[in-house]
Parts: sequence; C-alpha cells; structure tokens
Amino acid sequence: MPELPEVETTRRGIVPHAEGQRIDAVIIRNRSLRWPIPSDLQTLAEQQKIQSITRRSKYLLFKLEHGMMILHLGMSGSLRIVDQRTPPKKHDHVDIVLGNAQCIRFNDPRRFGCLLWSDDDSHALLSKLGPEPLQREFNAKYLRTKVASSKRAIKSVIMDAAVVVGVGNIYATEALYMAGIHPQAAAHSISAEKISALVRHIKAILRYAINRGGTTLRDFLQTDGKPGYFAQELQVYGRSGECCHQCQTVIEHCTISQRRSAYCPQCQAE
DNA sequence: ACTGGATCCTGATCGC
DNA sequence: TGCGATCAGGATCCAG
Repeated sequence: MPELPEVETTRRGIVPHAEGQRIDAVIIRNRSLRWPIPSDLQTLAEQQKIQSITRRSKYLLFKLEHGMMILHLGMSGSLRIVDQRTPPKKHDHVDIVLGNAQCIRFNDPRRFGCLLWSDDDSHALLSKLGPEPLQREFNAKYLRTKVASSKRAIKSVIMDAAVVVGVGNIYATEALYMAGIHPQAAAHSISAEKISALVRHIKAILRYAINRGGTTLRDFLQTDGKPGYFAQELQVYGRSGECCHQCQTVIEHCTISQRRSAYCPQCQAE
C-alpha cells in the first residue's frame, strides 16, 4: 500500500486527531511484525503526550515528551482513527488509545511493517537515509553525482533509500516513463539532461499524488475511509500489454530486483 | 565496495 | 467450487 504519498496522506489524516493528545494505553494484539514490538514499548509510551507526528522517508515518527515511536506501514499496513470500542478486525495488531476515546488502529495483513521505540532522534533505521525527494538537497546535480560511477539499473538507483527516500515501485516506474528513460538503463550512461528531467518528474509526481491523497490500489484508504485517487491515472504502472498514451506502442515489462517494471519500448528506448 | 537475490507474511486473482 | 501457482505497495541482510 504505502509509498511516500500514502504515508504522508496517512500522517495528515491522523495529526488532527492525535497531536497534543495523551496516550492512555497501547494495546498490542500481535507483536510479531517485521521486528517484534519491544516488550517495554507500552510502559515507555503510556501516559505521555504526543508532541508531534512527523514523517522521515516512509517512517512515521510519533514524538513524545520523552522518546519516540517509529512506525512503518510495510507493504500492506494502514492506520485508521476509530472509536476505541469498535471491535478489532483481522490483522488489527495495535491500538494507540488516545485521551479523547479515539484510537489509532494499526492493521497490517502481511506484517512487514514495524513499531519500534527510540529514546532520541537517532536510530539505526533513520541514520543511513538519503535526502527527502521533495527537499532541495535532492536535485539534478546531486543525482548526477550519484549515478556517475554506478553501473546499476537506474530504477534500482532511484529506489535505493541511501540515494533518495520514498520512491517506491509505482512512482519510480511512472517517473522513468515521464523522463523517457528505460528502467534497465545503466545509471552512468544516462545524459545529464535526462537525469535532470528524472529529478523534476520524481518531485512532480510525488507532489501530485500527495495532493490527490495517494494512489488507490486494492485496499488503500485514507484514515477517514475515503479512497485516494485512482490507479487509472497511472501512465505505465500496471498497464503492461496495453497501449502507450503517447505513441500507442504496446507497453512491455521486465523485472528489476524482483520488482515488475513496465515501460514503453518506444518512449523509453534503451 | 557493490550488487543481486532471498526473505519475512497474507491475500487477491487467474488458469485449470 | 476448489486448488495450486503467481503476483503484490518495502527494505534488510547476506553471499559472491
């Protein structure tokens, strides 16, 4: 479910309900996420006020008076604001019960997500991350430096969180199409102009998706239950076998790092 | 130092 | 209708 726009949409959905609230309780039904939820998380978090909820990469950071909770939605996670008396459904692993009788309910069927504790702002998961894609540090000059010595497929490079965070399979696929770059092109072989275009398109598509409330694929819902924008707006992702909107050529796909990559063989010639 | 591949898990979908 | 194979939005870890 969550690429960066979905995580940001989730954050914006819960902030009005949760920021400034005290955590009455943390109810854990299943600790076995990607990493086990720490056994002392409840003791550490309960009765503390949520000072802010921020996002770094696809991690949601719940800053408390002392320490913070780090939450990742993985591939299939979602947060909903519900009345605490609402009976939990399948895969509702955690409730963060707030002082206003509402709770943040964490559902994650595949359990690739995580909920961790950190005493301060530094945490191993956050320390090696590259720049945020929408910030100025992520620019054409920066990406040119990163691709200069790399023979990797360009798609692997832009999906590498050490290079730039938050660019998942959907938006990487779309941005490469918009920039006219074949996903398997060796990073160092791409012209400076195309790298600049790629940076522009990554920023544009992420901004657009955030403004539209994230991409709806299968079950993604915003925290109020309304769907985000629909997958039909995507140009190539999931359109293998259909025609390119620009040139009518049939969209093909290949596999890069176990991820499906759709592309137009005409517009994204190698 | 890099990089590709395996891996964690459940659910939806598709072909037979 | 049932069953098995295949495919999914992520990202760490490990072997070569």
